[in-house]
Amino acid sequence: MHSAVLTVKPLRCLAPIFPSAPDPSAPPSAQYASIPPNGPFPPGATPFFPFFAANGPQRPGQPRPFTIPSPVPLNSYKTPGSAAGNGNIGTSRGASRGRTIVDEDGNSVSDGYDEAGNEFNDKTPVTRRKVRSRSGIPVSDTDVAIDSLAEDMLRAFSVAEIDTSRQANSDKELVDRVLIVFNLLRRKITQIEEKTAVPGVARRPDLRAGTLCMSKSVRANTRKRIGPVPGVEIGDIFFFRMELCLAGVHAPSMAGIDYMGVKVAGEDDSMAVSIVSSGGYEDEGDDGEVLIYSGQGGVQRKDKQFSDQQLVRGNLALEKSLHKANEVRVIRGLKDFASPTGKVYVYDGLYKIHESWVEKGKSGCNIFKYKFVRVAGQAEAFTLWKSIQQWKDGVTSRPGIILPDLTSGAESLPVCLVNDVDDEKGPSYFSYTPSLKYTKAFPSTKPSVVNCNCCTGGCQSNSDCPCVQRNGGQIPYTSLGVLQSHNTLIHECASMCICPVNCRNRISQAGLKMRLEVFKTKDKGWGLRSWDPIRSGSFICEYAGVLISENGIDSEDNYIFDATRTFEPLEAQPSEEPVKFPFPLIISAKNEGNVARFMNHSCSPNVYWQPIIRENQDESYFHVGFFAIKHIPPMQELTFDYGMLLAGKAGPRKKKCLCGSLKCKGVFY
DNA sequence: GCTTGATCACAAAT
DNA sequence: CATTTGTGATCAAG
Repeated sequence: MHSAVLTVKPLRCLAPIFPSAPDPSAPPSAQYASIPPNGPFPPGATPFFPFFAANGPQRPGQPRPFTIPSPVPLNSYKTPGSAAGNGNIGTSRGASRGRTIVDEDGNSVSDGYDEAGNEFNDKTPVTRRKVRSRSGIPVSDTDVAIDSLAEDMLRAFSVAEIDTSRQANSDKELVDRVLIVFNLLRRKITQIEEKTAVPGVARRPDLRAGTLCMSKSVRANTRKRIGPVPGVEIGDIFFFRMELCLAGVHAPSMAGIDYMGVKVAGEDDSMAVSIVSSGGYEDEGDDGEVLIYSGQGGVQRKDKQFSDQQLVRGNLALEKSLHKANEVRVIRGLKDFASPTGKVYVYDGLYKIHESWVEKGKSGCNIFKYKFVRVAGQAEAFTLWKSIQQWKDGVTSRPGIILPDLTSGAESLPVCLVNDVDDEKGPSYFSYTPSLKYTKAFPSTKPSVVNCNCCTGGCQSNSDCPCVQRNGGQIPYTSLGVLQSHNTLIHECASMCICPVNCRNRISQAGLKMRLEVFKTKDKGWGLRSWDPIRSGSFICEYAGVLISENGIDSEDNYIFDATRTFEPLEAQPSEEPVKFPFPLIISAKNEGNVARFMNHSCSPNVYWQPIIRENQDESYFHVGFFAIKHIPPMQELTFDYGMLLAGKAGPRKKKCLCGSLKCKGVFY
């Protein structure tokens, strides 16, 4: 396939290039004390955050060790007013020229990079965003902040490196990257808009982030095509229509039918390329292999009156595709049980239209119906969802199940143990503990902070709550438990806070939110995966276990989490800061641990970790929280990067890495 | 308390 | 540049 050629060249320069390569033989420096500017850290790394000074504004005082043009930290905007001017970085900040966020003409913008490909050029039309109609929100600090944010993120992403052919025919790396940018932008916009929320006015950060990505050419597979989309696999999940649009799976941002105009013998003709089945049109009876899809139209905009559907546009294209018998991509929109109103879109592969007919709808008007039948021999997707639902409901039991709940009730949800590969009966013995244990040998740190006694109903952003203030005035999570942006350190509420356990600022303390299973992998021993779909940024679990010192590392211990290792900046993360722990934390989960001990290493992981601190007046505890890097479909193994052990440091024995990634380093510890 | 419906602000392709 | 396509957040009502 043509994309295979493109895949060969790993494009990625997500972090600024090092002026001179870091010297791996440099003597290992003391952790968390002082890091030489050219120390053994990945490009863009900043020194460890001095956790004892955690209360004040963090960013401004920090040294910036590299002089290369670097992206502004994501969370560097502090107040909307100063946002536009937070750049001592670079001289051509868009905001200062008043560049608009939304352009009228996407094409002119998509060419808005210079040949060298490192900066946006100035051809972009300059107009302030139109006054937000009727909402009563003036063109505000919010807009300025978002504007500036977008610039920063897009620059950090080196979007300009992507040439047009790669844009037209993409690959997994680009698709992933585009979606990650979209989601980071979207979450960040949500956070910014939270500050100016007007009751009763629905905000659409998804649309706003989508428009930004579209206009800045942060998108993949722009060439419309029949059949598979490179970089998008069957079973991949999406949480917004905009994501389908940006990935090139389904172009219309709203309409359910995407089609192509084609010329046949000089005649205009059309054919359908993809549909989104959202259940919005009365019925869709299906058994997983067949889908009955209703045509579009027949509903009046304003008065919601029904009328007969017409055989035009999408409906016509479907009719033509029935006769052409071409493959049509099907995306199934399902209810997302993790979110009260949300939806998940599952890419269910290729179908063909076998029949069409007209039915009378409830209103008595004609509705077109199309029978879609799944092309045989494709990987399981929607049917897997159905099976999982049955396992959950107890209708059928999970094949290969060894134990229904290996936590023995220690978690809020059961975690089953499964082996459908061989006859090993389970991992070696350990005792299950849901959280990290501190002992006298590793006392808490002494932050002397003020606990909240204000938030009996749970803490709120933009309040004077001291716990929220420690996070820069905003709760670091969304209401769904999704991390809003990459943080240096998450300050959670702790035992002395008055807020309840379900406080939004206690996400890592609320227990598992998704059904996980520990399963036997083909060649990597036991692993961890989820029955539920996972939104990018979601909290998954913490790393439980027992704190140990560096001297206490047993080379036979394969269940070590070591925050003192170095970690590469995340794939496709625009943050200049790789995850760093402000504390020399090493955990062993050999004898005691939770589900996290089963997470295998990968050089292109789908999970990453963030330090979390739970602070009380006179004690505070660090924890390690695991979050999804991208959306993770059900049953896809959860993996994180174990990090690089510095030369001369004690650690477990080196092992051959089997992650199979293009960027595989070959070994891990 | 939890689901359902009404309302509203919006984007892309054509 | 207007039309065609629902979506997704929010809040009130059931």
